[in-house]
Amino acid sequence: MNLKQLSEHLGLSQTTVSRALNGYPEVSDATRKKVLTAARLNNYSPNTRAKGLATGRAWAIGHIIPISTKHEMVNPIFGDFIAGAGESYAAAGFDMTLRLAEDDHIETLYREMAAKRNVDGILVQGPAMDDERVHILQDLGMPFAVHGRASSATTAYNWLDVNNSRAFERATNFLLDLGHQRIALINGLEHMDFAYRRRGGYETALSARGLAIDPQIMRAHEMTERYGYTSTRDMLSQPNAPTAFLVSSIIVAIGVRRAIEEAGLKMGQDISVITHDDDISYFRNGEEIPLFTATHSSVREAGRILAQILIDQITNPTAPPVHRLLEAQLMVGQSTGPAPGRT
Amino acid sequence: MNLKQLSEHLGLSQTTVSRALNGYPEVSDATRKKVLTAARLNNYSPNTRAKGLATGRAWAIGHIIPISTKHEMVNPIFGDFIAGAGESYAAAGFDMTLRLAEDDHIETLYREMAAKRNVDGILVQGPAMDDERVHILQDLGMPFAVHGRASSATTAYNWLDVNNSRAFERATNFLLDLGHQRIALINGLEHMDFAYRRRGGYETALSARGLAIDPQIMRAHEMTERYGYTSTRDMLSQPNAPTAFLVSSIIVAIGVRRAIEEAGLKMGQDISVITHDDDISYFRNGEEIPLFTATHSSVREAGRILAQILIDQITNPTAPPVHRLLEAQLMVGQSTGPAPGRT
DNA sequence: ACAAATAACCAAAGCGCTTTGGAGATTTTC
DNA sequence: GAAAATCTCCAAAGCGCTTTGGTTATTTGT
Repeated sequence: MNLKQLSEHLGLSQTTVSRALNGYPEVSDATRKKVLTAARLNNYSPNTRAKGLATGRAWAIGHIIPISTKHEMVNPIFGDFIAGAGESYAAAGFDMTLRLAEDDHIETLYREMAAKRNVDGILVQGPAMDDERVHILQDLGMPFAVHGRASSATTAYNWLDVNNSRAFERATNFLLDLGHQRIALINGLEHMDFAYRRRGGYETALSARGLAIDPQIMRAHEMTERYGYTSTRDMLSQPNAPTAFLVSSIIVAIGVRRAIEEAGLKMGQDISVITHDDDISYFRNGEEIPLFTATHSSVREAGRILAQILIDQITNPTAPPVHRLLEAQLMVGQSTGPAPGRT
Repeated sequence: MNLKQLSEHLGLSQTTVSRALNGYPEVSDATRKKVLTAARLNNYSPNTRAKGLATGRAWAIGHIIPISTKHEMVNPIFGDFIAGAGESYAAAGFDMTLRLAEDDHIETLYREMAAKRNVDGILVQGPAMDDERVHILQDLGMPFAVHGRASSATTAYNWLDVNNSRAFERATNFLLDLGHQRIALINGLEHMDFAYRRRGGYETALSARGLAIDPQIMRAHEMTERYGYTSTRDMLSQPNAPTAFLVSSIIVAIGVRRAIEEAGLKMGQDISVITHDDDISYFRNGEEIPLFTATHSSVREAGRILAQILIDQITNPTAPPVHRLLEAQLMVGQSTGPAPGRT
């Protein structure tokens, strides 16, 4: 059933039917009611492509997932972030259009999407320090919003981020207060903006207490369980082994925990661990007494908010860019305790 | 730049330019070359909506993510599956359109998507035993493919599944051969088709050796780490505690392992564990010696293949439905060993 | 050398919607 | 009671593409 058929069926013009459905005032209440019920009965929904052609709006937001040939890794937070964003999209009637793209084709793809006009805006995830995507999108005049920040960008744009440096500074201080002096950092890849900022927070806290920054107990890598395991195992076997670990993801923290126990030590007693916790739905940390002491921030909530920011920008293109900095909660769990030999 | 502008720029008709770009033969090689370079130079890509309107094809595949209000859980395999499917879509020039939908709105949404014609087909994930989605889609005449099977469906449709019953039967036999007599099952929700089949395999293997099926050591629940932990902890404290665990997901297995170690036992010695392993990219089990003995099957590969099946179906609608049953590999890792007291 | 076939191009219709620019009919204003 | 304003509706253009049904040259067949 299309508009033409529906309007013939009703004995009205397409104009009137269209206006009735879209809530324009030039239609009597009686007619509108008739049109609406007829539409429902006949299961009519306007053809998206025709509507898009006519209005110049795609009613879709693009998410481009970078897929490097080197490490074909899917971000564990991807699903939850998408779920959050999807909630906002669904509420506003937008679809989410996903594309995979190899790292070096992203610019081409952005330009292509802009030319094809099949999305009204783009949501950028996982920005690197010197991320070029921000520049490209600004250049193309395509509305966009970033989950995280790209430090290299000079002009304003929409973003939402967790206060990563503050979170890791607080976590480090928490460990220092417990008497830990050798605190290891198991970070994400440090060309990523969030990881860079986290290291910053860690270093700030150490420096503030006059402690040296020791590259021997600092790692940066893609955040897998195995990475947590191997790097912790290695560091624990060093002569001057750390008594605490600051970890960038709960996935990695699971590996850290495995190495600790395999070494015959007890997490929360012999070794303390604080991890960042994105509140991944299949790995909740926070029920009852959390397993890990963590800097907690819901990535799903982030998706929800950021998607709304982007929708607002699309709806109202002249509004100034919006920034949103979320503070992570420091939640105490079972994985931290006083440094050994200090009761 | 649109077709009209491009054709004016070239001094050709829109017809000729369109045909040149789409590879029709009614165009001389010289003209075609001219058109193609001009298109590249001017960064021309046809407007998706206009093209779709004219061809009746959306060049997009729909994925509907059910989001129940009860348990707002995002499937951990979601990301990797999407990544696999996305590879096939990208290669064939299709976009992926995601929508979230609450359980009881799925039918409405399917009908709406069919009416709006903004997807050419739908990929169904996580079918339940009596999944209604298959019926609805068959009813709507919308091409679709299912990851898994819906046992209730009577007529043929496209699906790809892992041989779950065979996998769990083999895994159970493997444990039995090691001398284990008390084997616990930590399954997914058993109204889900895959979980039902896995239990079938487990029970078949036990029955074949004349062993009783004991509900005391069988659990079914949403597959979180916490679920693995609590159910294992409970079962280990039972009088006649199991010596082996058969687990439905590596996420759950991590929780199982936590409970085992917390009880002061050693996985692979005191207690054996076999888990199903979907080869999730951030939690690889298989490097060097796998942590867990596992029934292994790549969900990313599954996404890749199934997406291709759906594309084929869309391209060639009269072809008969395709079924594909993948066998899981039984990979031996560190988590299994002979039953205690049996060297 | 002439009809038939082929090559290379084009004008215009059509996909299903929104929106502009009216046109009657009814109500309000003075 | 005539002019103005307000309602309620409609015909037709336009969004950017594909495709049908030509037309005009150029080759081919005999």
